[in-house]
Amino acid sequence: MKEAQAVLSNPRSQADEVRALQDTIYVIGGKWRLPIINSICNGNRRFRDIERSIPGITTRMLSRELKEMELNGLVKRVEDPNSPMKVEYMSTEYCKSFGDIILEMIRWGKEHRRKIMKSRQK
Amino acid sequence: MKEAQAVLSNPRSQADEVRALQDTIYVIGGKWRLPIINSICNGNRRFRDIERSIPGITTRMLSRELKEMELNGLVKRVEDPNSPMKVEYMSTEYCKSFGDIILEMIRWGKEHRRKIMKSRQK
DNA sequence: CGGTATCCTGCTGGATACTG
DNA sequence: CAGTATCCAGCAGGATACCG
Repeated sequence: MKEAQAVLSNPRSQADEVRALQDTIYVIGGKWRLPIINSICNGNRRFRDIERSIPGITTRMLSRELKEMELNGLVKRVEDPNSPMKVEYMSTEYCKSFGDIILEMIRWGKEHRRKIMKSRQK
Repeated sequence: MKEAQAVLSNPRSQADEVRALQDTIYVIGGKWRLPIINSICNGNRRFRDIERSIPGITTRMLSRELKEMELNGLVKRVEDPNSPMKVEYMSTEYCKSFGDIILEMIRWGKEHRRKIMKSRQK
C-alpha cells in the first residue's frame, strides 16, 4: 500500500494532530471570535466600527468577547485618559497568529459561494 | 498612509471577506465537524475507528454528525449488503476541500502547545 | 459492530432597555 | 460613543441505557 504510506502518518503523530486541532477549535470556538480578530487585524479599533463590520453581532456579544479576549492577551484595550469615551482595541502578536487560519477560511468561504452560485445557474 | 494602503483592502472586499469567513464558520461550526473530517481524511472508515480516533466524542454525537454530513455530501456511507454490520464512511471531494483549513489549525495548535510548554519551563 | 433512544444541563447567543 | 443589565430560548452536547 504505497499510497496509504504516503497519505497516512503514524498513529502517534495522528493523535498529536487531533489534539492540536481540538485545542485550536477550543480557543477560537464560537461564532464571533474569528470575525472579531479579523476585524481588528483589518484595522478597526473602535467598538462601533468593529460592531458595524461584523454582520449580525450584538453589542452584548461583542462586549463579552472583547473582555475575554483582553484577558487572554488577544487584544489590548487602550482608554484615552482625557476622554473615557475614546477607547481603542489593538491587535497583538497573539491575535495575528490566527491570520493564516482566517485566510484559509475566507478562501474556502469564497470558493464555496462561487460553487453555490454556479450550481444555481444550471 | 502607505502602510495602511498595503494592509487594508477596500471596504467592499472586506465585507465580502467577513461574509465568507462567517459562512465557513457556519459550515464547520461545532466541536466535532473538523475532527471527524480530519479522521476520515486520515483513512479511518469504520464507525468505531473514527470514534476512537477522536478523544472525548460520544457515539451519539458522532452518529448525529455523520448523518448530517452524509446529507450535506461531506461523506459517503457505504453499507456492505452481505453484513449490515460492516459500514464504511468515505471522504468526498467536498470533504477534502477542508484540508488546508485543518492543516492550518493543526499547525496553530502545535505551535500554541509549544509556547505553553516553553512558558511553563521558565 | 454500528448505532438509537431518553433525559437533562449549561452555555451560547438573541432582544431589548438603559447608562455615563 | 462605549458599553451594562436583564431576561430568555434553543440547542449543542454530555450521560446512560438499550438494540439488532
